[in-house]
Amino acid sequence: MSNAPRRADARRNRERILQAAFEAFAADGRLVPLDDIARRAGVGAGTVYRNFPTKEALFRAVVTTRIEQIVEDAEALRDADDPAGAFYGFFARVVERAMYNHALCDALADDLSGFDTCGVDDRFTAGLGVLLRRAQAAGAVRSDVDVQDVRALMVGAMHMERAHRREGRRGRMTLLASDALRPTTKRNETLDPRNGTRCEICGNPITPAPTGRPARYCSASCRQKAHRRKQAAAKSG
Amino acid sequence: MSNAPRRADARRNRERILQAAFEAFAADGRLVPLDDIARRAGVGAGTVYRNFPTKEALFRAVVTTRIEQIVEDAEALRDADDPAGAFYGFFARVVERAMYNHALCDALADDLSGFDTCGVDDRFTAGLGVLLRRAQAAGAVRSDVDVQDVRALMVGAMHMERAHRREGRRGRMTLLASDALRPTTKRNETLDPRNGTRCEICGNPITPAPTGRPARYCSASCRQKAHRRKQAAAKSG
Amino acid sequence: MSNAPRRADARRNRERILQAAFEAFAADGRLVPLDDIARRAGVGAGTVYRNFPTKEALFRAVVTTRIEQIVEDAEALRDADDPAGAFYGFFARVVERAMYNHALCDALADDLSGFDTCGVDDRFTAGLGVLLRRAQAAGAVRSDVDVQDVRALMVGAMHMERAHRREGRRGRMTLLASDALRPTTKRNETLDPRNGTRCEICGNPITPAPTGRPARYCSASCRQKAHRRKQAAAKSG
Amino acid sequence: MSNAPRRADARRNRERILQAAFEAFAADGRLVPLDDIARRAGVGAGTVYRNFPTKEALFRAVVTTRIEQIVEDAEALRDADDPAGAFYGFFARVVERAMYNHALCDALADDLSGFDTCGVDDRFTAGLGVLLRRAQAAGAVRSDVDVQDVRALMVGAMHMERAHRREGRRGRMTLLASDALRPTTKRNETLDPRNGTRCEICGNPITPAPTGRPARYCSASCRQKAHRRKQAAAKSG
DNA sequence: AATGAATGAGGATTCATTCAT
DNA sequence: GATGAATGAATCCTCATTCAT
Repeated sequence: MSNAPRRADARRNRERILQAAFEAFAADGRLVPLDDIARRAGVGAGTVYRNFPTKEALFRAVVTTRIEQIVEDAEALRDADDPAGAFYGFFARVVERAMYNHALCDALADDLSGFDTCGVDDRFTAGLGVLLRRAQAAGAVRSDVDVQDVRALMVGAMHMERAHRREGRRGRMTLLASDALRPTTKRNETLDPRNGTRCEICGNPITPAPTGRPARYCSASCRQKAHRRKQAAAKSG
Repeated sequence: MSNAPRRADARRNRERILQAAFEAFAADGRLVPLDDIARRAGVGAGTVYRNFPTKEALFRAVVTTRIEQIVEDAEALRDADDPAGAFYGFFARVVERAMYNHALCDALADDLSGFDTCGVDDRFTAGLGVLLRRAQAAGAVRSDVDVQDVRALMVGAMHMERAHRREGRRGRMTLLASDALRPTTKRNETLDPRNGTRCEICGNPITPAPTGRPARYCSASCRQKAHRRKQAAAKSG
Repeated sequence: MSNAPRRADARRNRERILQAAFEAFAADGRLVPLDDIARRAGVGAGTVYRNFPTKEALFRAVVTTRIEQIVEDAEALRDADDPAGAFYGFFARVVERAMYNHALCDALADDLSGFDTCGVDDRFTAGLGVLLRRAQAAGAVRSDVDVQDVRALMVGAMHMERAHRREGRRGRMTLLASDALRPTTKRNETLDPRNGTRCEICGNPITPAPTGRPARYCSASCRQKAHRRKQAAAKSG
Repeated sequence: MSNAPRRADARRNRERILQAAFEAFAADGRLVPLDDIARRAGVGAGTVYRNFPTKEALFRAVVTTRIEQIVEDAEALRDADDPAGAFYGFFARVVERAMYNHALCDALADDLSGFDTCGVDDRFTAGLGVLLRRAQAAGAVRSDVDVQDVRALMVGAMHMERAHRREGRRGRMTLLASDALRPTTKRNETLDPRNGTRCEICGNPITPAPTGRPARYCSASCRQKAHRRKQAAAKSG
């Protein structure tokens, strides 16, 4: 990126600011005082302003970075074998990432156009669109929704999760929201955990085997995805 | 209410403050400066404080009033002939009222307990619960969701509507969210307006007649409800 | 007084305001909001302003009233048989009345001249002066102090009492302050309660009798004074 | 102190704030608006808050600093040759410093415990206690008073001085208050300046010599102390 | 290039005083 | 005359942004 400073220590500072800002914005939204961010990053307030002209610009940079990761996720799934799993898994992961992250949530709800770090928004829409259309072609998603609908549904799901903190029900609202997208015949009646289990990744139902340890994921690929996802989460806080 | 002042001008002021606060909070959420509210109401800041001990108290009063109207709506539908229409219509109306109203939206998402204007939250939950259970008994709502799910879904729908401002699509996300609640066999595939139409009130599909002016509502009772709703909206701003 | 309104209810209001103000000022000093006083008096704020042009004026009126009572006390002692008892008893009573009364304390410390309720300050000084000179003539007070010294010493004693709240030591600092006024040979070495007792009223030492119930006051007249004082205290709160 | 900023200008500002606060609090007590202090210090309000988290904290810092100086004074006298002079001189100096200083006066009257700048209060009590006990052992202070009495008497003396502003009588009430502490036989009858003079430092009587310039201090050591005291006063404002 | 100090507008709240009812 | 509602200046404190070191 052109914004990256030449000197090594300056580059390091930029990273630390972004990281600190990410954490702070995630926890408290745009309201965190900039000084707090600077302190968490271990730099002076002035240094933040050297790197980002405005608090708002910092916010956008943070969010852009985050969405870029999401976009990469989407693009990696572009040719996945299982269009349904790819789509619903992506849906769930986006919600999971953003649901306790005020900043990201706002960003996905707002229009990101006007951001200087150009194109993330478009790339996000495009990536999601590919997954959506493939899933629709595979008959896994109803045909009367478009990519804007799905995006809005994601935003809604984030807020639902937040509005619904009940112990042990994390992800329940995401599943419910997904159901709005499934074609009639594919709908699960298994929201109630007593009625069966669903794959945490793609939301497909898991047929319980009569013997052996109960399956947690619907397939090997989903198990693998869950693993990678945990590692990523550990790293990015 | 016992809070109402005796003098006529004071009562008028109290109303103006509530009205101004309603508008301001609706537009910008809790963040609006109290001075702005006072100015919009055409009174001094002190007058606001005479009526409400705290900005937060004012916020709660505004929101409580609003929710009380909603609760009355719910309670009026308690014995409606058409449980499905009653439930989905109520769902849509709550979302409609709150979707551009940051204050109300926050209030429904948060827990309202702790509010001094006692019981609104509980009454809301209770009223919604009645509608939900009747609709479930009538087979119009899937049986694996409870009242907290529905409440969270409402909150989600409000945000979806906000995240999805496209001209002519108002209410689309509400319908989509509702679909998450319908049992498999009842699901509509008509979200796309080209594929058919649904009643704005209860969300039921409208079978287009080959002749005559296209129907907008599914029944006379829904037409009547829509009419009353418009009038109420006009009055309360 | 010329300030007294003609109508009976108005006069009653004036009294209630003065009483409420007395209590409020005594407890919290000049800082109490005027609205609080009005509420305690059971009248509107406007009524207070009808009677007293300013909060400050009300304060002065309250204090003046109070000091008038003290002045009457002094004037009643003008010809007392026991000049020493009269002086030291008066000293102790003034301190006792004012020590937890912020308002009165301030008033005695400040110069009251400039007050519209004319003459209290002068009358206080005059009354105290009489008692002082008679006690000096009787050899009970050192001759190198004047009335201003005594007044200042009273103010000091009030603050000492406040600064010295130890259980069971009420009045100790007043006695100590009095000692500064006694001529050398009359000084008590009995401040420590274990070393003997002193009359609560006039501060004279009480010679313990070998038999009978221990004496509390030095004379019948002091016992009587203490009695009257308790009754007065009960009435005025 | 660890609170001192590294940068020179910041340190200067901190000093100016403390100085301005000292003056303002001294003159008007805790009530001075913080903005006034800021203005007097020539800084913005924010700068004050950078240095002291609260107005109250600033007040405490000011007062603590002042009391620390006093404590040092007391500790320096711990082994003085002349216990009587040490005690009475210290007494007079504390009163002198605090008498027109509302802040310090309040602080000495209140309990300072709870202050974060730990121990000043205890150190003050301890230092005063040493001086008191030595003076008592030397027969210069009556034996029935304890350190709390003396502290309260100091507070009283400050208020007396304030209540007694007569030209040329500065310190008179302090001497009078001291007299309450002297054992009977040591009491001076020389409060009236016409009857003789007393050392400003230790309060001992000065026997006027028939010839030569009238003595102002009772001894060379007191003259020296007075000199040092003036210089210190000049420095600290 | 970094630091962290300074700024000062702005926001919530209080309260003496005035004034419509 | 009484009431209590309205006013708005004043006060404490916060925080985005600028700037001296």
